[in-house]
Amino acid sequence: MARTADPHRRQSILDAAHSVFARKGYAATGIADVAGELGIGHGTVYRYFQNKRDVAAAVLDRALERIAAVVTAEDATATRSLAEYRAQVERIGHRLYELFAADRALGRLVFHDLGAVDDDLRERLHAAHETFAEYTAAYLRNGVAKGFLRADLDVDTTARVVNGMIFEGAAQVTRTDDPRPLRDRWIRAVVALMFDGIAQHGELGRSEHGPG
Amino acid sequence: MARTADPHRRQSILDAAHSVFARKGYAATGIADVAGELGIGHGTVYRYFQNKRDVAAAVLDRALERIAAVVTAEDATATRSLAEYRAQVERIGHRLYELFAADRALGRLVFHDLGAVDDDLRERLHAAHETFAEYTAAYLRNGVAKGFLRADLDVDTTARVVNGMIFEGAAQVTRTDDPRPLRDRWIRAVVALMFDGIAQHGELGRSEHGPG
Amino acid sequence: MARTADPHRRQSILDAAHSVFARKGYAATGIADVAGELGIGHGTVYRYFQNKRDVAAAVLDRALERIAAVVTAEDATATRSLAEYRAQVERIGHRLYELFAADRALGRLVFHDLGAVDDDLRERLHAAHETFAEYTAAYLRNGVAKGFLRADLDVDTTARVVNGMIFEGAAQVTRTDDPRPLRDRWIRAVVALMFDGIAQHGELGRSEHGPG
Amino acid sequence: MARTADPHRRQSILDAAHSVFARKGYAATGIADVAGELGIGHGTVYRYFQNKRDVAAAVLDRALERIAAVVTAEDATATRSLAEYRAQVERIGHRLYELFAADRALGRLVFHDLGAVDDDLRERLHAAHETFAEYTAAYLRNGVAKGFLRADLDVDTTARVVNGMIFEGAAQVTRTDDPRPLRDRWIRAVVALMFDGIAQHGELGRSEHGPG
DNA sequence: AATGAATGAGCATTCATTCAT
DNA sequence: TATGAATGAATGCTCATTCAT
Repeated sequence: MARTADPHRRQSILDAAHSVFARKGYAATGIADVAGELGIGHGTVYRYFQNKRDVAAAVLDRALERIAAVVTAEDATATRSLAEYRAQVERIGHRLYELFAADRALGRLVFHDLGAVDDDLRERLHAAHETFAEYTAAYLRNGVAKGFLRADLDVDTTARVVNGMIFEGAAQVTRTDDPRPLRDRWIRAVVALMFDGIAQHGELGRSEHGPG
Repeated sequence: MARTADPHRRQSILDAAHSVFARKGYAATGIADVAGELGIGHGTVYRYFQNKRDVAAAVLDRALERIAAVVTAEDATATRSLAEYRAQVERIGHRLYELFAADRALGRLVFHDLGAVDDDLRERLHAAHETFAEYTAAYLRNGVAKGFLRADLDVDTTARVVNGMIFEGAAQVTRTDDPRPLRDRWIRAVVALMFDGIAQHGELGRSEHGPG
Repeated sequence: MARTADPHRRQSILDAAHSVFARKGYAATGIADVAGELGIGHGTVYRYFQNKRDVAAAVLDRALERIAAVVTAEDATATRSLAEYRAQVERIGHRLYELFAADRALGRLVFHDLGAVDDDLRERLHAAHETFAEYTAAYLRNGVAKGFLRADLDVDTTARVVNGMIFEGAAQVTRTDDPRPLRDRWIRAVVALMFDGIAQHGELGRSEHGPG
Repeated sequence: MARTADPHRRQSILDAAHSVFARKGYAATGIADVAGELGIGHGTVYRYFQNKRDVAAAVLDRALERIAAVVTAEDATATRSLAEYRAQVERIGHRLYELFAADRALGRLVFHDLGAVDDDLRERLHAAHETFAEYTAAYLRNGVAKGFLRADLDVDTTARVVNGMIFEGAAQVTRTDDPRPLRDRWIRAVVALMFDGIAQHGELGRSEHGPG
């Protein structure tokens, strides 16, 4: 019954839902609000989606796909030196923050609302995190293989740590009114942390509990 | 009316709400569920809280206070060397992950559910992030002042970046069935990233776009 | 608009509705179900019928006509003896049960679903009962006139009583998986009751409250 | 959650539903109509019943119990002669028609509306028919055993035939404005048919297809 | 203070019906 | 003539909140 015809109509409903969910929150949004945003009858929404949750799921999937498109745009095996990887990280960071800066709703949906809808959507969000972690791990693994990253790097964990920095930045951008300046500072800070470290030159930070 | 007497009863309601909200999600939880968990009449909840949202707010505040207690347990100005700071970061990390590992509900509430309740709670969550960022910034500022951290460190931004790594770790711990092994790897990865860098020794990662 | 052309199409819609109404019940059946059964667009139904209720009315009318065809097939004035009337009752019973056995839907529609649709359809059903009662009364009246039925017979009431036996049998047949054996036993029981009585020969059953 | 406290309230809801269902039909009746009849909030209905269908089921059960109370009031083994049985049939008939005459809704619910709600309720109605048939069969079996009813009586089938006459009468009473006169004529006709037969004395009705 | 029966606002969802194509 | 996309009235049901006991 659903999954009908006109894909343009379906997309426009997702656009409206994306926007209204982000503005009012999933729970506080009625299907009538979404339909009203488009000036269509609310029954029409049910020609394209099973129910309200189904709309949320589709909104989330589309949002995650957009993020994934940025993350997967680069070739993980292409970099041959630390400098190239550094530049790559900067490019990805720029694109990602550009995405979140251009669509403030995106961050609210992905970082807050849609993960709270139900267990299934939370699980999809988690799965997306895993996928993103695997991508970052591929970059790191390439660097280790090529010899420009530490041989003893815990690649899988570090990948998640790096993603944590990135996504916290995206969350910040989402919350900020004028996100551009923050974006640049954030990328610079992340890149500096990753590639230059925080330590003053000549200082020795290795603790007795550090990586053996 | 309300805002009454027995603080022990109030705490037990918060305990129950903490647990049920995390288990079923805020939206899917009824006040009757919370009261049922305690075996009390659901009208009683309204003697201690204005409404359901008020319960959620108190649950969130208490959760954030517990996290803050860990973050603020250390003295930001006490460290005098990179090694001491490194050890301090490890200590804080351990305590934080211990907290999230001991109470899986905590992470679900803070990272997912309660931020989606309404704008006010989202704002409180954001404010807590800010507070935590200021704490971390104080550590970093101390390090710069003492000379064991880079003088050109973007302290405020880096503080948020560091917190991003930490909290992503806490989120992971929340999602994992046996969180202990993950916790140790995570802290090691974060500390290594911060203090040892990811670069192989001798490699040069400074790109042309990097911090001048 | 409507009340149009192709009578074959109209009949096929009634066939489908007859079947689906009986299978799912009137309330649970959508016009789309009826149209789906035929593989036609559901808008098409509205070219042949005013609305859903109109379809039900037509289905009911057709069902009642089919029953009436059996009831009216015999000539009420043709019988000249008790034996002939007895044989006639058996013939009508056989044909009626054959009809309900051949189309299980018929009974469900007439005895259950369509009478509950609205007051008008209930009224039509009632009117049909009246008509059938008048037919049976005609048979009885003929018997009284010819002298082979009791002169003091309450013809109108007895006609309804007889029809009650008959239609309860049809209802039973409708509910039974293998209706043939039931049919024969039923007709035999009805005929025996009418013509032989239930009393043991020689017994006296006339009570003091009986028909004076 | 339902099945709570105050049984008086529960009964009053059933009374209201009984009345409104009969007046407007099950499908056309909203829970709000039932609640409105009582001047209570419609949410209250849901404290006593799971859902609308559950109300209908309880209404039906109560209606059937009331009918059963009449049917089972007599002792099937008490009668020792045809005259006693005849008197007994008259008594049961009177009480039954009294019941349906006193509460016109009863007939509409049992003979029309509630059987069309869903398969389960139809099944309950059918089961009640079976139960009633077994009672009537017990009366007949007693008569055969005592020797005042024909030894070759098909007891089970005849029981259903007899019930068919009775219930068709109840249905008629339900439809009639002034049911008393009809009631008496009906009982007289049924009793005469059962005990006196329709045949004129001296006539011979045994057909060639009749019971051997 | 504690309770839980009662309430009704609020919303998701269905589906008969219309009408542009 | 046939279609099915679009519509929105209608309603079942939930549950936060109140308040009499």
